[in-house]
Amino acid sequence: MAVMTKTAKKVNKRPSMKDVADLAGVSRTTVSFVLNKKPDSAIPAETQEKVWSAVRELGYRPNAIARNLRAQSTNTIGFISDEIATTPFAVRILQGAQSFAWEHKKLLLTVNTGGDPEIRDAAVNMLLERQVDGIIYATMYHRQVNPPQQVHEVPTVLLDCFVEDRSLPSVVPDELTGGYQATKHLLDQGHDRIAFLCEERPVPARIGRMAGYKQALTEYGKPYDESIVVFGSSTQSSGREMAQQIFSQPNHPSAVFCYNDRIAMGTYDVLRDLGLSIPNDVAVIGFDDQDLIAADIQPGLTTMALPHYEMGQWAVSHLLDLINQDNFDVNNSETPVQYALPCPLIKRNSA
Amino acid sequence: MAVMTKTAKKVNKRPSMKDVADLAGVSRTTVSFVLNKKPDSAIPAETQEKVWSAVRELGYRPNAIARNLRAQSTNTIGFISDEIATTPFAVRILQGAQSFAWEHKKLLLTVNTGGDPEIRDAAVNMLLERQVDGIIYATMYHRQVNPPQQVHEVPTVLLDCFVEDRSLPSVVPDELTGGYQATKHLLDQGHDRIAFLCEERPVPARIGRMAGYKQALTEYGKPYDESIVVFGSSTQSSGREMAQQIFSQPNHPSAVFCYNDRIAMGTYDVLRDLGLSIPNDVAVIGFDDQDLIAADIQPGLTTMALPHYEMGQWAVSHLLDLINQDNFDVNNSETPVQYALPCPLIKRNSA
DNA sequence: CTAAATTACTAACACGATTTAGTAACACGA
DNA sequence: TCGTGTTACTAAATCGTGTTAGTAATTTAG
Repeated sequence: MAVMTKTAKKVNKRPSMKDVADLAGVSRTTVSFVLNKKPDSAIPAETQEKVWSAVRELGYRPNAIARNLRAQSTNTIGFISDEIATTPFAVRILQGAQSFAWEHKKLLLTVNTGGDPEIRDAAVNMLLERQVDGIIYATMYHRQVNPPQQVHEVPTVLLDCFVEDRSLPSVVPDELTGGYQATKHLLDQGHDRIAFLCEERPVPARIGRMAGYKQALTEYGKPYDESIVVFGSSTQSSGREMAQQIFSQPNHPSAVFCYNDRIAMGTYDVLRDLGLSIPNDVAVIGFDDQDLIAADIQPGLTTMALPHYEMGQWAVSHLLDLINQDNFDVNNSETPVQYALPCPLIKRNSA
Repeated sequence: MAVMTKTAKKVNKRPSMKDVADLAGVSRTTVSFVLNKKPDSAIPAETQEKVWSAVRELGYRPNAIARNLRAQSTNTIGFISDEIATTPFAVRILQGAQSFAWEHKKLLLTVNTGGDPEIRDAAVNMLLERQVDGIIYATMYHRQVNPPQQVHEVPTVLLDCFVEDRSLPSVVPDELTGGYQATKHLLDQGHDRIAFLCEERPVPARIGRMAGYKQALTEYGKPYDESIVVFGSSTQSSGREMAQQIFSQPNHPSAVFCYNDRIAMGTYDVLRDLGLSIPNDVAVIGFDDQDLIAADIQPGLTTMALPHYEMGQWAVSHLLDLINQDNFDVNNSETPVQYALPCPLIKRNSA
């Protein structure tokens, strides 16, 4: 019986370094030195070749798990995202993070919480158990978050979100400058009165874009006119309602800044129904540069792009910096960097 | 000097099982038994409590890397995706895969190849080095793929794609039935002549949907009329051109099946310009149930949904099955299952 | 009262790498 | 000839678990 168990040992096991060493007729240590090209180990070319040919013959592939255990680092980054809504933004964020991570030979271990705090906490624990080198905590729209306390155990970067006490580094879109530039773009074209179809909830994006709108107006000596600022939700149908309110008046403004591209779409519908041409009768500028909308509608929508890809890249880049300055300290007293990435103007034909 | 290095040992290391054992005054083995609730180990409640309180005091968290090394399994699934285009579909696929994996305590190690074959091959290698239990190979639109040979080393499932020789299990949308049901839906409403605005490249989706279109026509005894089938690319602007061709004629059909929702959007534009109402003058049906389009345009677009979320779920589910039937064998001769998931009809107001 | 069974543990190996410390063999200079 | 340095390696410890085999102490059965 005992013999049985011995012989019943799995046959097709993947080869280990030991197998390579045996085949090459050297020690495991030597194999390790050769594979890792240890600089001061002085292994003659002949021996190296023996090792490499054994590697090839066996189809040997190093076991990263064993290596990670020994090295006490996994080259893995935990990526936690909410993703309450299915936004195309998510893909850009992930792509940015992925591509940067890949270039630095890191992989992403991803979890969606679906907005569930229980999953969120469990996810952080799971990632820590798996010894991730760091964590990216991402949201799909700009907002405040409350990640579990444990994230402080490893370097962590917030992506498209922030914590109230600023105790974690964060990267978000520069909504204020975005709102400012959108408005300025319209003002520069000589528009005097610029309507603003705005999100009604006081989310960070709305606060920033509104502040930018006001700042531009002030800079150009124009008044903030409440009668041409309307609030609603960020949907196409709400956009239709808001646009209706503004543009069914005889004395309507000649330009409109839409809080986002979906509202802009609704605005397009209304303007078309009213027989107003874009941009001749009314100039329209959006926000988000939303895929499948902005570039495809007629005329192409001029809009401010959200730097999702870039935020993904920045987050991983900054995280790797934190990981590398291995004096990572829980009690570091400096305020972590809070970065706001610019939203570039995408000029198309609507303004 | 030697003393220095000894004392300079990292202080804030995470506690290991050894630390818990020391604090609780028991052996490491006992701790392991308690934590894993070994059924036949007979540890009295008192001792268990000692262990648990030591765990709490130290904030001990098991090291999954060590565990995985020992267990020879990582509870990790590699998820490789192309993602040439930024489609919202990607999110649904990932969500489906993630949620199912999470429910089964698996995590996803994700890589985007961006369509680069070099990255694709490197990614597979990297995942195999990390000892993933299995691989999901996903594309963001239905097509044929050529993954590297190495994927055969672990259980692998293809998602939204397939290989020519059917040597890997695969899940894709049932395009044929989708095209059939879309057409049938229009026929059932009494439409006699149904235009088809179709993708021009012979991709699997086009082949399937076209076959379904023809099948429905045949079933209802209607001829396939080449004059009302137009080909173009799958964009809104191409949709406009195709729709123009069909609906600027005086004797135009009363219904149109659009290959996808973007083409349907272009069709909406044309019908509006021609003063034709949807669905009274022309019934429109799309395909894809694309977020931010289908539900938002006016009137809401009736369309066939692509089962992205479900494909994600199915892929992981099937992969776990393959992993669990541990008689996984490279030389298994049965043809792996090729599954086609139905595309449900989403009834809105355009048809 | 003794043998067997049960209880409550622990020592030690294994997983597959990396790395430190060391050794044997040889060359070279003084 | 001795000591030193270099070359070409290797033994053994280590990372943090899971698990098998075993043992000492106590309880139970006969």
